[in-house]
Amino acid sequence: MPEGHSVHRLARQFNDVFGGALLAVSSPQGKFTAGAARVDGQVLELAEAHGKQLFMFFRHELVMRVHLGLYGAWDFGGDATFAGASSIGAPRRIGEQELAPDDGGTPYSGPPEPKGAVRARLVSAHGWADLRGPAACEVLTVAGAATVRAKLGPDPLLNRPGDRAEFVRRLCQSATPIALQLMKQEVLAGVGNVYRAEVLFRRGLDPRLPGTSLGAGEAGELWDDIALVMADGVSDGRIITTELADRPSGRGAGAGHALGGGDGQGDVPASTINKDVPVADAHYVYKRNGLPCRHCGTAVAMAELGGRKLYWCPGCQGG
DNA sequence: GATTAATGCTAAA
DNA sequence: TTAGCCTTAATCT
Repeated sequence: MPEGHSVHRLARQFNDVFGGALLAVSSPQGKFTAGAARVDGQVLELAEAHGKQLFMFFRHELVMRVHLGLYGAWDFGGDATFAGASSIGAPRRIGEQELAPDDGGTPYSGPPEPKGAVRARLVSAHGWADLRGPAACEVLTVAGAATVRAKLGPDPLLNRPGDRAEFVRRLCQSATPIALQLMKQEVLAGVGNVYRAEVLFRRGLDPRLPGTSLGAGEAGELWDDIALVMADGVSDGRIITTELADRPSGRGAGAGHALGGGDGQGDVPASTINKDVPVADAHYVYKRNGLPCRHCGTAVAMAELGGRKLYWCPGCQGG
């Protein structure tokens, strides 16, 4: 159950290990056989994330689009060029720890027998990637991929000019509660249930506030904070939203100063995972219902909204 | 050993 | 609005 930061890491990983490589594509499970045939034997030019969707552009102008959904996952394996390639997707652990690479020291000798329902398998000369349980996996034309992306809202990890203003415009335009809007991928692409809850807490915003009640300044600062914690998520490989001062353990760097002090796009290897911050210290409200708020001590509340669980502090975020 | 919930969306009804 | 995806970890009997 990745949020946008995981998919951006995935894109980096695909570029690292498969960029420019000729891929054999198949569907051991059989549900993607026709699509696999359209990209089989072609060269992967570029992998790019937009929100929670992954687009793989092949040299012959076809695009493989994957959405992991609730429990989709990719597994990787291969030779030394795959060292550090890990598993990204469905929860291996609370707190979205990605599975550490299991470099058992055995030399690479081709992909293993597919285990379970492998929807798609990509194989290069140096390694392989298996996809299971995706909500979406299809092959599109470049124009078709553009159509899909046009329906997505701005992604704070893409650093595109004008996106901040566009988010503010879309959020403030609707009277729908901001907690619901942050989950709408046409308003904001990449945020899921964890970032939604955490970011509303960090900004001290009542989840039930209608978008129309937010000032442009407030909405813009909300965007900035989302961009900050998600960039941290890219470099950390997990969602850590607490400030150093709010962690009982006192461990780890402060938010905004993630591993390597980078911007989440740079020199940190795609597979690096921040293990400094204990799971129990990583969030303010997500799955902390009944526990005391780290700021005011009020019991964190939980309620179902739009079919998903919402967590917030009634003390810090209003009623 | 069985059941449930999970960072989410798609497609059918 | 509901089923489905089809996995994993945590929580039950």
